[in-house]
Amino acid sequence: MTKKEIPKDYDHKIEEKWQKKWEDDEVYKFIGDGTRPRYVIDTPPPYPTGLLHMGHILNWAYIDFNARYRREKGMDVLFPQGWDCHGLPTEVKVEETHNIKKNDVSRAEFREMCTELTGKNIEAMRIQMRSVGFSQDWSREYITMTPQYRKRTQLSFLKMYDQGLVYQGIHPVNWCPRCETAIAFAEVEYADNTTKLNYVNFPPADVPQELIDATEGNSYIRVADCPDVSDSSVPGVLIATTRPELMFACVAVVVHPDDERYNHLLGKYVEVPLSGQKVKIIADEEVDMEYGTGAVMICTFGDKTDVAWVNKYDLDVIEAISEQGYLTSAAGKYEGLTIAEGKEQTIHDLKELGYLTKQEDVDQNVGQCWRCKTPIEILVKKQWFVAVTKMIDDIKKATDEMRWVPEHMKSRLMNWADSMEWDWCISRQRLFATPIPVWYCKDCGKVILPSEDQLPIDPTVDKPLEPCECGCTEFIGEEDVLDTWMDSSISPLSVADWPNPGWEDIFPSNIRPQGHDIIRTWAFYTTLRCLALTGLKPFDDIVINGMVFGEDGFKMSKSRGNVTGPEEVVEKYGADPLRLWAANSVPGSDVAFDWKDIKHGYKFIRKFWNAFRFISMHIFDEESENAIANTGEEEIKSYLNPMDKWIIAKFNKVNRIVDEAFADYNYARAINTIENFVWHDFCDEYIEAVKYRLYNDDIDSNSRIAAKYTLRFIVENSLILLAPIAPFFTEEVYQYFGNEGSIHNALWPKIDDDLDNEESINDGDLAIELISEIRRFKSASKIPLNVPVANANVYLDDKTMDLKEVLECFAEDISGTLKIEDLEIAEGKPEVHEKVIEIEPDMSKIGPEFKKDAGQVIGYIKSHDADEIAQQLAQDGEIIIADKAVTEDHLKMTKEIVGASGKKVDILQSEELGIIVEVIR
RNA sequence: GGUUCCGUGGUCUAGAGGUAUGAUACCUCGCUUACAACGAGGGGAUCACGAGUUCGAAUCUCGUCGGAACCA
Repeated sequence: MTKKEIPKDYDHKIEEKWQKKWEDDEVYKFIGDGTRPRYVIDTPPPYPTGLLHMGHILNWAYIDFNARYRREKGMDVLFPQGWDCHGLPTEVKVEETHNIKKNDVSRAEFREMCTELTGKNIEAMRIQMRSVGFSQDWSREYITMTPQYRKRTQLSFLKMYDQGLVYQGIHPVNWCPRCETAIAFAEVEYADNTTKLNYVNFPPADVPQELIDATEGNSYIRVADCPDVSDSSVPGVLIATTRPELMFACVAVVVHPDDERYNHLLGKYVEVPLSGQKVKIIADEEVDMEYGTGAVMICTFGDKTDVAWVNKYDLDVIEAISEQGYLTSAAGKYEGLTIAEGKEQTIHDLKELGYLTKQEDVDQNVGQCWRCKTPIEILVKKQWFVAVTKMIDDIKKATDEMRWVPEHMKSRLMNWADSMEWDWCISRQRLFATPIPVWYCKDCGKVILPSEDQLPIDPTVDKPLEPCECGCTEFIGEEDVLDTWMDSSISPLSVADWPNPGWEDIFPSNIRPQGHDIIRTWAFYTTLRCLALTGLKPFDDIVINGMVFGEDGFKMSKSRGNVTGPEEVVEKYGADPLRLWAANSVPGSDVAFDWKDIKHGYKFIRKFWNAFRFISMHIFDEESENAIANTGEEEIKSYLNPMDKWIIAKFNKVNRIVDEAFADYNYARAINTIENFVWHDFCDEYIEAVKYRLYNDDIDSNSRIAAKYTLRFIVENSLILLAPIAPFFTEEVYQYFGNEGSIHNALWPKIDDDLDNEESINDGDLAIELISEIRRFKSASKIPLNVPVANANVYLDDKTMDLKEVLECFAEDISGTLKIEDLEIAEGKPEVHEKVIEIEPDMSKIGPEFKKDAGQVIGYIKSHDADEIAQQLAQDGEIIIADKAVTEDHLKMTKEIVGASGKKVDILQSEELGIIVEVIR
């Protein structure tokens, strides 16, 4: 019991105090000894930008609600935090900050700068995460740039290499000419722009058959082999292209097989303008006949379709673009030009020489580097790959075995898996990343791998322990590094401390919480990698959160300028209202940020505080203390009155609903249920109905003790239900109850079977309805609630007689709450008469019974006067419509009382209860 | 262009065959021994549109239009 002074207003600045306390007391520590069921969360490792945004808040709020809920349910929760450190943004930031280019300093120095910056950013984000009250076990933190993590990533590389799932190959890759690195599809973003579609005549070429036979294996005829030049003005095939600068890489012309314009030309050759090679006309159904001229030149590689065709028809590859984005020697005299210059020059020359017949504007969607916005090119490079295409079936099977919330998100991964055409290119030409752990023998070129216990290595610094099989002792270290997704896609294994002993106990994770924007990357890659490394799916449940939108209804983004930072909300209103905002949503749905919602959460906290402050005046007094110390809970429970039983039974129902809602990740349902219960059932109804027992000295002390017990029970247990969502407020209040330890180590309230029944709820609801009815009447009559009323007579008729017992049972509470000096529950009617003013058909009864004739019945009722129908019903008991008898049971009648008797009384009628109350002031 | 989700009072939202829940804003009344940042009351929605299934559709089906996200 506390005698502490309770402040009038709740001050959210106390949040800082609890952050520190929880940290010091290790409230969120994962035990891991198996004495309690384990619950393992595969927390997303964010990119350490140094700043937490609202998207993080939503994602982590869900994780934290869940973690805290599971702890209350008695589970041993592992809620770790990781950081996905490597990546280009940090390299760029370091270059900016130090005003250098990465090659100005040594590789080691540059990495050191990146590490330092990342370290600072992580620390900043840790502080922000604590300020929002997320309950990670920080002793389980993992950071992908550390040697320990690098070791894990490199080990996973070796293991997959051994299985043939990682290999070096020559494939087309997305390439950023500015960053000079390969990038993954995930790193390509698309932008709309307008460009010119050029109509270029490819004149017919006469290629001797023997030459075609002689060049078998080549898909086109080189200029050197067939130097004849055709006349540009002779129409051959008109090609529409947006990329004339790639003409030199043209290896075929493709048309639709059903295109009658070109059918007769299939197999014939045309000459490529400017460059002069002769290419064959082939057919493929992929061609869009409607676009341009319906004839397309295949270059290596203008776009993804080109890649597909090159593979499908085994076409030759001409590399026309260099790694730096210049035209190569394949472009002849255009060599050395940039792509833009090359485009301009070729168009100019095509025009000059009469090949260009027309130009028109077209919209196009150009892939660009997500970081520097440079249009990407597709280049064919020797790179390291993960054999994704081999694993598609396994990935789909595992995906299907996971529980997806919401379910429809599963199809996104399934569709993505089905659309995989290329293997995953995992090598990057960057610095700040996990090195690819590979050497090449200087003599024989053999790939040399380190042993497992040599890891982690940097092959540009470290050396193999043994000479090469060929005897050579000199090696070339691989300079390329790994895609960052190679780090983060083993997060559930890292969480489980794979491959160290015991990892199987905490793998797979129970849950993967993440945003829907990274289903195709993180979820996909993690599934693939864990299957490859362990044969198991990485997690059981995957819960997908939506995106956060700004107040303007669009996704929050800096470029749109609709960003609100979480720190601003925490500063103004505290973390709890921010969390309440996040809770009022469900997985999968996008959530709009709105200050109004924050304020609403803040008001709820304040309301709850005020209620607590009120009851604290009563429950922490001597009487309560003595009762708890001497009387004992069981005896106090025997003093509970019907209203106490009502609110406790109602709480039990709330307990069940909220429990289920948390288990289903339906946080909106959880918070709305709690809020409605606390605000309305408890504050507005119960507290009002209990005041008379607290303030009135004439009341039997056992009744008062029971009331105080109930107040305490409800508040204390409601706090526990709310604690996962509003950890700070609930902890602050909980501590006034003199509990040992944190509320966040408390267990979910057990349901007391003796006080758990629908009947208590239903009966109490009826009494509350009557109380509300009379309160409304007092309010409307401008009688303050606490001003006594002399007399209230409740009249029951045949239909409402069953309320008699209930109302009598609650009579004391009813009259006590409303200060009714004399409450009578009588039979019959007061001296008034009723008039039916409105009749509505009850469709749930009329529909099933009258079926096709329901329409007629409704028509009849709507077109006749209500009172007329009522009179006829009163007289005959039924009305015949469409040969069927309609009775009062089929209708909902609204009655009005008219003409009071001579007495000075007020008559009110409850539509809800169907009773009449006579009030004498 | 593809995939997925979504169109419900001014705004946001619940609702998964029986005539629409709640919040917010607005209007009216009230300082009632926790709370006026509160309480009570009120108006306000042919549930995007069109067709179909059904006695009955916000709800199921098809189509149209609009929005968003992800991907090409």
